[in-house]
Amino acid sequence: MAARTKSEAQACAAIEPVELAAATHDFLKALASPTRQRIMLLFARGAELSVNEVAEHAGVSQSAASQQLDLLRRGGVVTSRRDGKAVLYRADKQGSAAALADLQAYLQNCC
Amino acid sequence: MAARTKSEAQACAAIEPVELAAATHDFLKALASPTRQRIMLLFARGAELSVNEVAEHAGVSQSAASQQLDLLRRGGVVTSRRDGKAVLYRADKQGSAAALADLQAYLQNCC
DNA sequence: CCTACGTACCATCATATTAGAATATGATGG
DNA sequence: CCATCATATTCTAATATGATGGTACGTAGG
Repeated sequence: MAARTKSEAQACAAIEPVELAAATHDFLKALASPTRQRIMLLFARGAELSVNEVAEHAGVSQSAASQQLDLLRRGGVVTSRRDGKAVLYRADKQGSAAALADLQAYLQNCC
Repeated sequence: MAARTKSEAQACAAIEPVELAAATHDFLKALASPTRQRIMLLFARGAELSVNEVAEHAGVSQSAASQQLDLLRRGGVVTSRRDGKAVLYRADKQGSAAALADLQAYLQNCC
């Protein structure tokens, strides 16, 4: 969470030159997809699911699930841990909250 | 591999059929683009800009600016009004806040 | 060590998105 | 009306994204 100084937008905002953090861009990109939104719904109530389970329930192939979960993880929306052969994913409450806060700050500056 | 036991996920999704509203999806899509993020920064401090001004400052063609502004409008991030020949755009505080609230509610259900 | 299973990576294809050029629509002023 | 300016729309080419099958890597167990 760094306050990156980029002075180009400073003229516009007497406040901070708020550009969306790269992480927040990944967050937006992660959620701006129907498939990934569907996947996220599988993680309701703190459910933990393997890649195969996500693939089955979301109706995509195993490799697709793996890739989308990777995108979601980069977006800070899910976390993963290995459990034997399987890798279990679940929602990242903390990461989502952080991205949401950054987004909120961004909107306050340009809107 | 036809019938599958999806009891867990089904319970999650069935009880809380919380999908992101179409408007919120447009909102995410609108902001998940570097070009559009750059455009949004031009609207800091409630600035009102014509399509041509946006095109110049964002470094894109007039038609590109028009299209991106249309996307942003559909995402509820900007509003427009006609002023003579020109159409002036500016940030839509209310629309952004609404989308943000919806997003927050969504995240509370899946995260 | 070898095998089985789950996941991640790669190449490929289908689709969606983006930007620019040309054109249409709408508004103002003569 | 007509000319003109500003914006919107349509078409096309380039690029990005998403999904799949095949395959390699890593782990657990015989």
